[in-house]
Amino acid sequence: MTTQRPALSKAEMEIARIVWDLQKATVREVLDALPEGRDIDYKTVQTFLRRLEAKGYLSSKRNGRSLVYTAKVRPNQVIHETVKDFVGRLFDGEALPLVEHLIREQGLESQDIDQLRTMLNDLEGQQSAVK
Amino acid sequence: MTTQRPALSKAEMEIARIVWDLQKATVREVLDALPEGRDIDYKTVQTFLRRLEAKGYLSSKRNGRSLVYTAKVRPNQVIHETVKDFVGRLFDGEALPLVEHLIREQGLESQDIDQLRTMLNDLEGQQSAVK
DNA sequence: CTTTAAGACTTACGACTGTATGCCATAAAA
DNA sequence: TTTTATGGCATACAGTCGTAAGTCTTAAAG
Repeated sequence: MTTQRPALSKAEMEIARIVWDLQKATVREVLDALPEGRDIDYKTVQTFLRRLEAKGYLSSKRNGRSLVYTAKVRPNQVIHETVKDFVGRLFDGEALPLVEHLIREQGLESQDIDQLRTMLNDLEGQQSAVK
Repeated sequence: MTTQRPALSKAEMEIARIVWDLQKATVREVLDALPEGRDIDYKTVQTFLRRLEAKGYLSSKRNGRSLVYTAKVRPNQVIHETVKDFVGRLFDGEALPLVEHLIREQGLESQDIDQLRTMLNDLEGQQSAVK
C-alpha cells in the first residue's frame, strides 16, 4: 500500500526526527533540541511544524497556550518509505548494492561487522523457516 | 574534502544516471533511454542536462549540431556523496543502522545474505591486517 | 529554392523550500 | 495596570525544481 503523504524535505525531516526523539514537543522544545550551530529562528521551526502537520506527519494538541506536536505516522514507517524511495532512485530498487556500498565505502568497524554477521545468521534462520 | 557542487535533485539524478549508463549521450539519446511510462518532453530533458552541466556534474562537447554530454565527476563519487548525505540526515551519519534496516526491512534474499557474509569475511581480513 | 524537422539557447511559471516578518492575544513582570 | 515576552496564525519572499513553450539556425526533404 503506497500511502501518499507528500514527501518530507530535508529540513522537514530534520525537524520531524527531533519530535520523534522527544516523543512530544512544543516549538520551543524543538528549537532547544536543535544541534549546536544550527541557528534557525523560532518562527522557522514553527513553520516547519505547521507544515509537517499539514502534510500529515504530525498532529498537535493544545496545552495551555502552546501546541504540543507528536508523531501521527510511525517514525519507522517514514524511515522505511524514505529509504525505499532512496534505494529506488539510486540503486534501481535493489537493497544489496547499497548494503555493499555502505559496508565497503562508509566506515564500518570490526565490531560492526561482527554484529552484522550475527544478524545475518539470525535472519537466515527465520527465512529458511518460512521458505 | 567536502567538494561543493550544488546537490542533485531527484529528477536531475535520474537523468545523470542515464548519462552515466550510456557513458555519453545527446538529449535525444537520454530521452530514448528513459524507462517506459516516464513521459517527459525533449525540452525538459534538455533543461536537465543543461542544469547538470551548470552544476558541474556533466560536461558537453559539440558533435555536428548536437551536444554530447559525459560525466565530469565520477559517478561513484557522486553516489558516495549522496549516500553519505542521506546517512547523515536520516541516521546521524552512522552507516550501521541503515545497513541493519536494509537487511531486515527491505527484501534481502538468502543468496544475498550469503554474498554479504562472504564480503564481510573478506573485509575483516583486510581490516585486521591494517589494524 | 522553399518548407520542415531537429537542435540549441532563452525564458517562463507554478509548486515547494528554507527562512522569516507582521499582527494579535495573553501570561508574566514591573 | 502598563509593559514586555511568548505564542499562534497568516503572510512573504527569493531560490530551486519539474516541466516546458518561444525563438533562431541549419540540415534535410521536396
